Amino acid sequence: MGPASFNSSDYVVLGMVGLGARSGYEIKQTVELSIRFFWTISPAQVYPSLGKLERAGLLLGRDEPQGNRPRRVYERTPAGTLALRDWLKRAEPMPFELRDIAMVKLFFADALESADARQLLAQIKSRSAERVVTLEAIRPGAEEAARAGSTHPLLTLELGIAFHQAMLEVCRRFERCPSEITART
Amino acid sequence: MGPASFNSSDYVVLGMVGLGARSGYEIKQTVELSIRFFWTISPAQVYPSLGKLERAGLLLGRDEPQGNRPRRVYERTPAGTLALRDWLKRAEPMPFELRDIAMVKLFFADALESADARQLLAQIKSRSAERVVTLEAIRPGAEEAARAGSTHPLLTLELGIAFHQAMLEVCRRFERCPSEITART
DNA sequence: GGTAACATGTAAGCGGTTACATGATTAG
DNA sequence: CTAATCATGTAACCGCTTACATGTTACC
Repeated sequence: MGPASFNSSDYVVLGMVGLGARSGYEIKQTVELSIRFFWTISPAQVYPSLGKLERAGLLLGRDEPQGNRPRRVYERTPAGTLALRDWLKRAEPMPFELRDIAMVKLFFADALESADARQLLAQIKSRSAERVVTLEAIRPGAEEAARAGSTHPLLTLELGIAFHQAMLEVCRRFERCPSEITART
Repeated sequence: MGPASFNSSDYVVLGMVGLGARSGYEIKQTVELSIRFFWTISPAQVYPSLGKLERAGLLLGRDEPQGNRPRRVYERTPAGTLALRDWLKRAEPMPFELRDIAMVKLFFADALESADARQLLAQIKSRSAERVVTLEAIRPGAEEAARAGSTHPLLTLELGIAFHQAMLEVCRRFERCPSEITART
């Protein structure tokens, strides 16, 4: 076996442990509450990742059961912190790659009757509207963290809000007048 | 063997054949020029898809070599058109799911020295800037198609441009003043 | 006594990418 | 002559999701 190599999800786990998520369960939860907007991870990935990171010496785990309920908590080692920083600085291609069936369907929507096409657009609009609401709900926490010195979670949150709001505006404009859309700034 | 079932990429292929992309090669190219912003597909997917769709009677293929260069072209059958419309109308969950390593890194960037964090932000900014440029380059064609009655490709293009521009603005704001970001409308 | 949340994990399978393999044609 | 583009395909592999399996604890 060569030196262990890690993928992005492994680094996400490593990063989340540093932010206070101690068990696999907490890591999954924290991801849902913070970066879900641009990254997800399932339990089936988290636990193998934790094992891998521990074997590599980037995490230190110990059993800390709650009563009879088994539980293993982790902390990041100095080597783990270095490895995370190293990854964050590492130059690697980071293309923006979205895979969105809804947009694909919208692209082909000229093949539909206009009522169906309008319905599709309405779905995409409400999806973004809902997303804005959930993201706004997270904001107070992120703002507090920002005041305490961690500004980047708020920044990524703002990015998410801004871009769903931008999509909302385009949808509204098109709903009002499908042809006017060409007359853009 | 039960009835063939198709995934999203299969329907993308089916849709592109209807828009005039006749061979596997052309389909791949057309995807790059139109929906690449929210969907990609590789040759290793296109060719098996074409076979599957043909066996199911949704596409009709015939060999049309150019000289000695082998080439197989396809057209959509009426059944194929129905199947596409059916898929477009089908109610299915279409969550907005982005996977973006760059945003993940930005989220964790408080662990970096500020020079490195700023560099990361600059990368994300220029990535969106470049994307806006490439999308704007496609716009004239999409506008012409819109005038000819196909408005939805232009709509999805506008969505892409709008949301990268929104990201750009947030990045610029944060670059100017990282703390001011909380004082948003 | 039941439901929700806590907690950890495995197995199978899907969808997709990368790398490879092959060869023809066109433009410089 | 050589590089770019046209054109089609396969094999191996990776990352991730889904479904499953198991059991505990807290709350109503």
